[in-house]
Amino acid sequence: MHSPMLERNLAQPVIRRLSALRQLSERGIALLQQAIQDGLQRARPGEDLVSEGDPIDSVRIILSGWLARYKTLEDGRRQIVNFVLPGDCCDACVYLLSVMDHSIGALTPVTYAVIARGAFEQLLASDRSLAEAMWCETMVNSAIQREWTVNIGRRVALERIAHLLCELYERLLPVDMIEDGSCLFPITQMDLADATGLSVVHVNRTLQELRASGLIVLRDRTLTITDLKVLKDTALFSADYLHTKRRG
Amino acid sequence: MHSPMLERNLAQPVIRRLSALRQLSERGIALLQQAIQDGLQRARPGEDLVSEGDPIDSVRIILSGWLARYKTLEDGRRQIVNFVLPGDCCDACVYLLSVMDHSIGALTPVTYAVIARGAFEQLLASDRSLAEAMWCETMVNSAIQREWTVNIGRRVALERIAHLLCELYERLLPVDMIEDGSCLFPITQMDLADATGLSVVHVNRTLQELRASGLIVLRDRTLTITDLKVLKDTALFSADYLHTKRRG
DNA sequence: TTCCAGCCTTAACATATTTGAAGTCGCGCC
DNA sequence: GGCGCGACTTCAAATATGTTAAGGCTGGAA
Repeated sequence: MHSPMLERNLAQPVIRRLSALRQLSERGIALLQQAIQDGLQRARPGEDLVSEGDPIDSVRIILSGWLARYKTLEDGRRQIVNFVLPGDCCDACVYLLSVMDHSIGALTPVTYAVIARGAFEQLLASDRSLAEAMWCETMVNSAIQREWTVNIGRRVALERIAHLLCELYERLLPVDMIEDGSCLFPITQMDLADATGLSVVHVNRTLQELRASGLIVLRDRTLTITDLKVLKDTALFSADYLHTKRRG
Repeated sequence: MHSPMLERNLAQPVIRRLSALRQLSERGIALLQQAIQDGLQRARPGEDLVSEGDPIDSVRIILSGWLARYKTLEDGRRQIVNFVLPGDCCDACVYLLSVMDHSIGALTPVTYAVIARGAFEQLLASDRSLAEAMWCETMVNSAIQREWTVNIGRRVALERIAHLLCELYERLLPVDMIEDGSCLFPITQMDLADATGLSVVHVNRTLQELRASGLIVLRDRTLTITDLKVLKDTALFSADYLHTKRRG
């Protein structure tokens, strides 16, 4: 028999994440924990959890680690279309479609839970608060995707990277992964480039600029946002699109 | 009493659109037609159907005309994040969120139907095929949004515009708005610029290039794709992300 | 008819960003 | 203990795209 305490800890990020969108019932939380416990898995950095073209028959819930949703063009150009963070669900609803149109790859070691389509449908059917929270998360992901389009389409490099950092900061907050304005930041500059539609060289230049302005410290896989207010201003960042019910 | 024939015609694009995703039941179609008939409205070019910041309390279904979803930065820069075509639903599911994070504006005269939240929920609850088709459409919109991120992030101007044209072509096909490879194309070059993240001047340059290559004819608000195969090749276009069940 | 506004087009010029190449640093592996 | 690899950094040169400005066309309003 597993330690219930351990399992609760594992599910913690998901519960926090979903709770930021909808109040979850005790029963829903219990069911979710059970489902997670039943489907635990691990992945190594570089490994794809799902690949473009795969049939969709299950849902994944991320418990720890960072991942990227991405698409690749025939000639190798890659675009990361979103990051997936602890507590996020991969495609809770995409199972309405039959085939994945993008891949999801681990950027770090990852622990996650797989829930088969049937079990997942049952889960949602048995607790309304859970279902709503999941749908809601899916809608927020769409909103994030829209904002990325704006970010890449209309912001210049400096604003663009600043904006991405602000977003990640705001998304890590509710899952308790920010400490004193600092967080683990396991993303390489190449990932950053693929996420912002820039070249690695230019990402590097731009990060230097952000450092020089004293807005961030980024070193040893750790990001510290020194002046969040100014960073948000230079990014033209507004958190509204994250639709997060803020306590306050 | 309205002519039932007229109403059927009005709802035609929606039915076609949704049918491309899920087989609709007769009953579902009838309910949908009734709902549309009850909420008919019009908008003029330039008018916003919904604006960023608006509370969300109803759903809109587009019957005719073109619209754009867009966001505006404080300093006026605008990014169109998607086009909305006849048969599309505006945010069938966004009502899970409380506030709009973007605006939807008419590019041409538009006819559409408004369905209040309550009536819409009832509609979905009363016919499963309808509900699934709507959810499905929402998921496809997410997929489109991802592809736009890739498009703007990783394709160069020529590919980018070619890709957008291919997408619009493929989306107009199921709603029967393509005739001999031609369609009405009411989008200004400025709209095109805001949709692709380019400047108007560069869009113009690039369109000239596409014309010179003999791939398209664009004149008098009419677009003709002369060589779809080559256009798709230059765009690195694959229709998979549209998740359209093709007859064939 | 004239005027005006919106849209398209072109040119010359400015610049943000990319490309290619090379050097450094740290780290795991043989 | 050296070697190789991945990530970061920097430079200089090339180029895609943006900016500013101006002219022409069309269609509607007066």
